[in-house]
Amino acid sequence: MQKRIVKLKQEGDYILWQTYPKKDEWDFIKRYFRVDTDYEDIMKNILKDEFVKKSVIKFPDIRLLKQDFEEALISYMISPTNSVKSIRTRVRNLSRKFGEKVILDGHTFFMFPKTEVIADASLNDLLNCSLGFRAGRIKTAAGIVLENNLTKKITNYSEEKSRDELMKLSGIGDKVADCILLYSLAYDKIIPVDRWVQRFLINYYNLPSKSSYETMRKWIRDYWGDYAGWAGQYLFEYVRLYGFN
DNA sequence: TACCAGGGTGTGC
DNA sequence: GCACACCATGGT
Repeated sequence: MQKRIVKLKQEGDYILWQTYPKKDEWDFIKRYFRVDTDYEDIMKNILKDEFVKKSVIKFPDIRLLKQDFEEALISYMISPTNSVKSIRTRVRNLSRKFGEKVILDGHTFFMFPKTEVIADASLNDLLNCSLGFRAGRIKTAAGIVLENNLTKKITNYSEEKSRDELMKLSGIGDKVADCILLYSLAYDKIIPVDRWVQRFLINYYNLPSKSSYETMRKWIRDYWGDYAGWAGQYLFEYVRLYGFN
C-alpha cells in the first residue's frame, strides 16, 4: 500500500479528511479506518461483563485500524521490551532517517520507510535509530518479506498459516504475530496478549497467573468470540489509564 | 539511580 | 512442555 499523510478534522458528528497523495483517497480512508465496520454487531458480542462495559463507556471512540502490512510488521518488531513512548520515538527515528520527506501546508512529514530501504540499510544506520538488538532481526525480516512476496501471499493464507509464516521470522513470537494479524490483517477474534492483557485476564477474569499464551488465547476466543480483538482494545486502554482499582 | 517497558530467543531440564 | 537469563536502550 502506498504511504499517505492523512489530515483529519472533527466537526460535530462529522469527520472531515484529506490525504496526500489524493489519488484513491476514499478507498484509503475506507480501508484504513474500517468504515464499513458494524459496531452494533460488535457491541452485541463483546458487552458481556462490567469490565468491558465501563471500558467502552470511558473510551467510546476507540477504533481498530487496518494498517499497512509491512509497516505493522516492522513497527511491532520494534515493540518487544519497549514502552509505547519508546516505540513511537523509534518508529519516528526510522521514518526520519529512511522515509520519504514531504512538505505539506508548511509542515514537514516523513513517510514510514519502504521495506526495501530497511532491507538494504546498513546495520549501523539501523542501530542509530535506537533499535538495539532488534536491528538485525528487522533488517533480515524485511529482506525475507520481499524475497518471499509475503505481503501479497499472506492475503490468501488462513489465520493459522499466516501466524506460522510470521513466526518463522526471527523476532516475531506469539504476541507480535497476533498484533500483525489483528491490526493489519483484521483478524478481529485476536487479542495480542501483552503484559497489560495478562494483567487484566488475571485480575479481572481470574485466569491463573502462569497461564501459557495458548491457554489465554483459547480462553479469549471462547469467552468473547469473533470480536475479541475489540474487547481487548477497550480493556487495554482502560487498564493502562486507570489500573485495577 | 534503579527499575520498567504493548517480548523473543536460546539453553537446560 | 516449562523456567530462566539475556538481550539494547529510553523514559522516569
